[in-house]
Amino acid sequence: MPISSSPRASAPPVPDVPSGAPFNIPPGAPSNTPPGALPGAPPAAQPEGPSRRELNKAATREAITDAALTLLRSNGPGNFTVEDIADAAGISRRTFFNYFGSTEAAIASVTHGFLDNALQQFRLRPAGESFMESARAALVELAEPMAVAPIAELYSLGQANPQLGRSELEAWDHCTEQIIEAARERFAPGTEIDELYLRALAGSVIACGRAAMDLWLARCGGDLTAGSLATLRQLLIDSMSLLGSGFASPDAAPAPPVTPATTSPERH
Amino acid sequence: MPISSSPRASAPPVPDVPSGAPFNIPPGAPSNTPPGALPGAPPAAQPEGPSRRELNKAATREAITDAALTLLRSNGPGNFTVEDIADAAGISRRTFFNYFGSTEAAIASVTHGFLDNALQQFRLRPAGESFMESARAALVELAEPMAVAPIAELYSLGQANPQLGRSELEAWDHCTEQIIEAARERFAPGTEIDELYLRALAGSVIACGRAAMDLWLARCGGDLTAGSLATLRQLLIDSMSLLGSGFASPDAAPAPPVTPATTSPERH
DNA sequence: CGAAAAAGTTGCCCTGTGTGCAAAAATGCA
DNA sequence: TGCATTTTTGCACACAGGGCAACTTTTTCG
Repeated sequence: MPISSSPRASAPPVPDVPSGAPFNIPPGAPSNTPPGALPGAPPAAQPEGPSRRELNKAATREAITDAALTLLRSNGPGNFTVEDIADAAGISRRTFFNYFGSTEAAIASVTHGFLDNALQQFRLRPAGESFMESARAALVELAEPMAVAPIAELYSLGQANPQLGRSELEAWDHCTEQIIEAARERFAPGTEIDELYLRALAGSVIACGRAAMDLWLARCGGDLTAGSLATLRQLLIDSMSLLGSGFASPDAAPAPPVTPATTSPERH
Repeated sequence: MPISSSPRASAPPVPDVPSGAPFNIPPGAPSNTPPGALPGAPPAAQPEGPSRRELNKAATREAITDAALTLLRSNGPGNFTVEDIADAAGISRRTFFNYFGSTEAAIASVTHGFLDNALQQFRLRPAGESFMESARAALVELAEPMAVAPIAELYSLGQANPQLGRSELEAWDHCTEQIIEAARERFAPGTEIDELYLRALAGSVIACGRAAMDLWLARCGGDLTAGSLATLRQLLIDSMSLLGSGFASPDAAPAPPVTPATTSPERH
């Protein structure tokens, strides 16, 4: 029950908003008057933002993910039910399933948002840039506090919980598919590009990104201080360097402290 | 109810073996006499193979996976229940869950077996060989008819079924972890190896293997003729070449028809 | 404005999953 | 052969997920 312009018959006068209920639009506005327009006057039709329906859906969706995340933090993975989430979000259990097919799906939507953001960074890179450089830049963009914070948390939780871990694997895989799509559009607007090259490279880039995040979490445990994030950024850069150089040296050479050349010295 | 040396009280004299029931050990042998020993004589204790318990468990396990695979083929993914599998395997629903946590887990055990086999190939490579070459050899080993047959089928089914696809993602990820472990033992018996190098490379190798299989299935649709398998083998080799050369050329250069040099010409 | 239509929510009910528990059966061992 | 150990099984229970119809909210249209 996200937002009612006229309160539900059975609803108490003061609704008992449990925690993250989607009351981000102030109630009390008359029926179908868009916010900001005067009652009685014809709709201004200028601030044609998203409709009330869309706002409600977005708010409910967010209330669900917020509630799920809160419960995940407080109870730990696997120790709460869909009904708990629905109660905390102020909706019915049935409505939850109208939005997400499972608890994991609700939580994974956060990860999806994160990775979609990375993808957006990739798409925004200049057209002439090489795939590797674009990918590197997009990945480094992720090492920003507000972007990486929820992911670091989910990622470490996913290590412990199989269900959650599966959802995250799926999210990474989905991201790989998206990158393949983006790269296809970028580099071969009309021509036929080598599919193997595309898929192998995209998969490897994601694998390197995962490796960097794995290592970062193992070392810094999801710490979000500036130093820790610098480490993550460096790990991402280093892993891309390794990939770009064909994993040249199997020796245990520690990465140089400064950004190494992104193209291998003896080629290109 | 895998094997009864003395038939169950309620069991009919001629058991109604549904389909894949684990009657691979002939019944009728007296209680605890190992197969081959004469009744009444003390156990020979020479052919101390796996005990009856272990044989039964293995047989039941196989009966379950066989039944699950059969149902998967006949009904399609998601169109049968755990109870169906249990009935077909001749066990109770509850016993199924003693072996596998879900339908997908039962089916994924096949994929796990396949990937574990690949891993075994990797471990058996000579110690001096480079990671990349060992991985290439191990992957190519997979392009054998009897090895790849069940996987090709599951892989294409996994494309259509989300549940199944997730399980397979998990299997590949598990394989990645195993490769990391194997490589750590191989290349750094005592020393400290660069974790990033290890994880990024292992992940990339698996990603390239997946890319090759994706492409093969898209092109050949799981065809298992010699020509099709040669294509798969070539794709695996090519993807490893791309990885080994740092994905040097973004051009859509079709792979040469003959096996290219597995190490890039200007290095090593 | 007000009624009809469209979209969204909810309760009810049903099938199926996954697990704890204790009895019963199978197996191992002396 | 009798007892200890392991495995199977039935039963019960909590939860997942989804179809369906009634109901509420939002939009559309006369």
